[in-house]
Amino acid sequence: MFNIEDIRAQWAKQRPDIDTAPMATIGRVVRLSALLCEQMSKTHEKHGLNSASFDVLATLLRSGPPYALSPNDLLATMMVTSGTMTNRIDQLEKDGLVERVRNPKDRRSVFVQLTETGRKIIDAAVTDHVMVQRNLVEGLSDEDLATLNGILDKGLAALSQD
Amino acid sequence: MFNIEDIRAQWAKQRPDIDTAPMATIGRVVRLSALLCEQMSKTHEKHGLNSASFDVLATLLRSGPPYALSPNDLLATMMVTSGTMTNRIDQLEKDGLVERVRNPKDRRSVFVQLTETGRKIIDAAVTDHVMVQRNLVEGLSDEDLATLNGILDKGLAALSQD
DNA sequence: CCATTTTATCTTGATGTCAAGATAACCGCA
DNA sequence: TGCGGTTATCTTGACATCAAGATAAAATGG
Repeated sequence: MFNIEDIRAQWAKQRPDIDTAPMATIGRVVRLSALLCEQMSKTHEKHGLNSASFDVLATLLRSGPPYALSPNDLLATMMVTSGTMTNRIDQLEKDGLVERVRNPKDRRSVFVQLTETGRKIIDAAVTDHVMVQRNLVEGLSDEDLATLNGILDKGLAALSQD
Repeated sequence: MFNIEDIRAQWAKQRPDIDTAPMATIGRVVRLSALLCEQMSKTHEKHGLNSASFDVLATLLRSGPPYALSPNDLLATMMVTSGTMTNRIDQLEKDGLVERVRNPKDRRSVFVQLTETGRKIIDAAVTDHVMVQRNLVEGLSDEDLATLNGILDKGLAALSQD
């Protein structure tokens, strides 16, 4: 519908002083990310999940048996606030996909554990999800992917320091 | 804190059947996008804006004099719903940065036009914004940026068809 | 010229998120 | 033992967004 080079052309006309080369690349990264998320989200919804709940369940699954992590562990890997995590867990618990299990060693904390239903659902959803991801990058060769990983890592390195 | 290769290693252990190569690249794109947006957002806030209002004002600015577009034009370029756009314009109007001007040719529609205050603010914010963008990509060479643009365009082409 | 369809914008109610703060339990050290 | 600081989780209120539908004006086409 509208592309980034058109936007650069507009800026060149209205604000010829500015350097739009960084914008050209950043714009592509942000746009591509949004489109990828939109597509992946459709898959999650097919399994009765949204992206947020998929993320929580997938994190539990890949942690391996007994599929239990604390809310604190979960929010640290997901870069969301504690209030957001409480809400996500509440929803998943209401749907019977996880349960809160008390931690006998520390009564402040709980474990969020996949139920059997939750494990089955996320197992299937992940299988579907990775197939969709394969399709989403099918326009790119293995070499493209490797090149992309390398350059993106350079960009990530500059931003992830802390 | 945690990186994408660690996540792949977890999956390799728990679900050795799945192909995580696409995930490795998609994960990097999405993560980098989030970090870039976070940084850019800080700049917007310095000018009393959020990312949403910056987007609207910048779109008006780059459209050139008379800095006026319809809500419909704006929401089309921004991929948000009409309700969201109504809300964004309401906020900006309340802050005196834009005003709604009736379209004499079509009484269903209005123009959203930058006020003089709004024009000054977005002009300064854009100047700042592009400098920040330059800093955000400073870890990448011009060649990296060009390579990245090329590969991202391939990915975008596959997803933007409609 | 009227009825129907389309277009442009706004309204409403639900949801997911955050920031800030509340609550409760744990820890270290006197 | 007990007190101050820290940690883990939850609560609250505000906000941006969306989907669905309401409203009003314009375009279409018999």
